[in-house]
Amino acid sequence: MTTERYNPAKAEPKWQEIWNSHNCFAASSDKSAKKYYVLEMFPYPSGRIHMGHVRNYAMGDVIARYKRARGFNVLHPMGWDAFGMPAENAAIERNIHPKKWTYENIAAMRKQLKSMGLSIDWSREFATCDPEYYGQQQALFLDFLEKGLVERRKSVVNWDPVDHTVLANEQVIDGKGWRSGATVEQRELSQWFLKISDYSQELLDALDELTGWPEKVRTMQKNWIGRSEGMQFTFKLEDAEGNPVNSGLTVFTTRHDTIFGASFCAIAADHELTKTAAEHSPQIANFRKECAALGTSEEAIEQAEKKGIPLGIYAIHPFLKDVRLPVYAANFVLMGYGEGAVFGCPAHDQRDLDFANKYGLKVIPVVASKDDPGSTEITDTAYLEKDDAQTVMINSHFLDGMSVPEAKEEVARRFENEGIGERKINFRLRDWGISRQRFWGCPIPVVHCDNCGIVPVNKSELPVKLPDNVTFDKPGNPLERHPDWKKVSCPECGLDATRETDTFDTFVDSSWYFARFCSPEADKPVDTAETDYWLPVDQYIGGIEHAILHLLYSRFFTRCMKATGHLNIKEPFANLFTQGMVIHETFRTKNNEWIIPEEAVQHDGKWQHIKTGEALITGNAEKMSKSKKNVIDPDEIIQRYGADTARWFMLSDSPPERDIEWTEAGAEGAWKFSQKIWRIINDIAEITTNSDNCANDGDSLQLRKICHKTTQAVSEDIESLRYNRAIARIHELANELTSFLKNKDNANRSSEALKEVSQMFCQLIAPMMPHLAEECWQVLGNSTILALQSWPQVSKQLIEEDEITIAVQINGKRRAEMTISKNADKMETEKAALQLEAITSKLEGLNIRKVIVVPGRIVNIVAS
RNA sequence: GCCCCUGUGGCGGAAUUGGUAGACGCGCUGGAUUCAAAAUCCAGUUCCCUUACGGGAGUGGGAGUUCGAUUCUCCCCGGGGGCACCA
Repeated sequence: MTTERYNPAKAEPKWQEIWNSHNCFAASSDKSAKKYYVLEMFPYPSGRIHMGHVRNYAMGDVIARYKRARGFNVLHPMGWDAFGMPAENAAIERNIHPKKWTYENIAAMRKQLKSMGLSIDWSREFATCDPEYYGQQQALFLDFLEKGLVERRKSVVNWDPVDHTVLANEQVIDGKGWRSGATVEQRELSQWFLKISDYSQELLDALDELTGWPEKVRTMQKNWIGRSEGMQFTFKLEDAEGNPVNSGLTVFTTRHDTIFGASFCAIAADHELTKTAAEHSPQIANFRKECAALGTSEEAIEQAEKKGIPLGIYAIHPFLKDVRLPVYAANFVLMGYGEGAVFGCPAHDQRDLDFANKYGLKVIPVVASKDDPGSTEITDTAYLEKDDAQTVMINSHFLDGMSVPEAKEEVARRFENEGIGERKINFRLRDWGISRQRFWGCPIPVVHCDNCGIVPVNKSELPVKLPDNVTFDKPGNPLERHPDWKKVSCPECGLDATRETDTFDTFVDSSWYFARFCSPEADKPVDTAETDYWLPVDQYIGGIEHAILHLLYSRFFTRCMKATGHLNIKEPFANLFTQGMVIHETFRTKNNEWIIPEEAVQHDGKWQHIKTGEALITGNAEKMSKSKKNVIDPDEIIQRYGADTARWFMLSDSPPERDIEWTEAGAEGAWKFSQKIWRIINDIAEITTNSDNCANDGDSLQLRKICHKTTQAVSEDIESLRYNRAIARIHELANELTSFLKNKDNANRSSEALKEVSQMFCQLIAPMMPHLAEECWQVLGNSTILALQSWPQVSKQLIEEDEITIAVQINGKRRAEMTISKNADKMETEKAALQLEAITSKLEGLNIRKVIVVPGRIVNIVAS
């Protein structure tokens, strides 16, 4: 064979150009066709794509190309999550306008993505920093505002002192800013909030119907929403002398069954009662300061001792008028959850027990084990069992003898009858603070007027555009100190007023972009005629790191858009797939300096530095990151091997939801396989023996059968995104083709069969290696574009075998196998099995006690 | 602490409803081709015993259900993730 090697550097740009000029991947406006919307999470334009992008977009592209071939009208768009702080950091560091930086990055990354040969409808591309996009986002906000979905309120916010901005709770990780890593401070500011907590129950309930989502993500969202069912009730209060204190103390609990085990109450340092008490007591005021200084960092909380200070007031037990519970301010009670107040039941709550032991408070066991109700002594470990089958109430007056659930019900009933409490459901989910004191974001379209207060900008004035002439020489928000940008006249009274200088959290931008892709040029946020057709997204693909924030916000936003008449759906993503990361080996020196893997060499089984010879420590394979110096640049890989090889490798071996390790050998293997395909197809193309041999006979028939079976399997695997399996199947078919071709004397070889199989083979690889597939398609004599062909038809006749091979076991161990008619019944199968020589010889001297026959599956002979 | 996922050769990983464990790929070993190499092709490759034929063990460990368990149940161990002074 003199076939030249396949050269992706030549072929890939050529086919990309052909696809482009034939407009192959534009979604059709014909709404009569069945639609399929596949979307990968859009990238942040950092400047260069990384391997994670390659994996993400390759995965989406496979399903897009497959569905297109299956006759679906496919929407597969691309855009840019383009607002955010790196652009501002670049502005500060390099004195370049964030807009310029961002659009330059977009241009660079667009080029890189295009070199991957993705089947994207580029005509729908937009960036969230395009005024045409964020102007519509401002319109949405005004609608939400009108509908009461937005609220402005003063609140203590997480303040990032390095980035000079407010952070959402979700953006605070271990008490530190998710971006800057700086310890977060608490500040009180007026902020805009989206009232996501109004939707807590709804967002929780609807998770059950999201059957196309990974269980894991649904669980994570469930935990995040954090529903807990309990009771809210109010204690009467009195001071040390027994004088009633006017305000009662309202607490929330999920363990009202343990009310007779209560021995104290604890309230937050920020609770009104604590504040009042602090006015008269320097010690309490001090305690409050101490708690504030502690910060919110998890580390601090974890290490902080359970501390409290008595407030000199007492709560009257709701059922025992002579029992007084001392009220403490305590550092472990959070103002942000429930009522910021709890009653302490030390016997059945570890934290309460620690507190009680420290301050010498009573420990009254009220729940005992049913099996052993006598042993109720509690010293250091609280008794937490609450299962109704295991527990019995003790020391609890009218509750004695009940199980925990019974006691809960009884207490709830009495509280309600006496009007001192009610059943209450609490959620952990907080409202979503969306104000950011940043420049490079979507301006919040309101005006502050001394006369009229807060006034929405008129829709006709949208978009409120970001100014171009800004400076970044000082920290803080350039909009704030811009000479005239914020000066406007009030839309209501016309007098001088100022614009809001805060911008939206960038998670707002990404909460509806999927809807905008349906009608990217509409002069309203979305064209409902389009979204009714395209939404929900049929397949959404992205990283698990967005399991909570982005995905929960998008679900909420979709509901808001429904409430304001923009959409008619509640759930944006019918099917979600969370792909694993691309990881790579790491090396570092004894001094913990990271070394790039290319500089590590193995010597006598030990790793050392290629130049210095210094011994190196091999770390785990980890997510590619600059700091760990284990980044592989997709550009380099595409230049060296081509996009098809990069795509193929990203889809091979590892299941898509799992992490995949980048290895040189793996890339090399994918490259070799692409060359192998090229050789096979060229070999086939060169065969000119116009044999009249029948394609329905002998080896040719066999080959066709295998090919059709493979097509069936690959189709199923692609549908369920099990790409690694699809690829294994394609390897098998390639091996079959190789051995078929090798047998030159094959008398039965039919050119008709070869043509059919080789064409189908091209079609099978096309979703993963689209360029090579086109090139092969052409070599086989086709003048059409493969990307526009429909998926090969599987012949039922060819995939159904008359005979099958099944195993024969003796006592559960495989001893033989036999080929038998597919339709053989129990009797026939048993008879055939017992006649096998391998079986009869093994059965000598044994008594057959039973023969299990599962027709079409297995025979198991039980003998002794 | 609570919740979830996961554990299969040297490695990545396959295995409808319980039905031939290790597909496919990488690596390794041997061979062919070559002056040599690259590339390619062929054969072998779970472990142990055996020249072979063959036999035994085997899916983190232990028990159970079953004719039959990687798959189902219980306990334990390892790895990963989520939530977390949440009342």
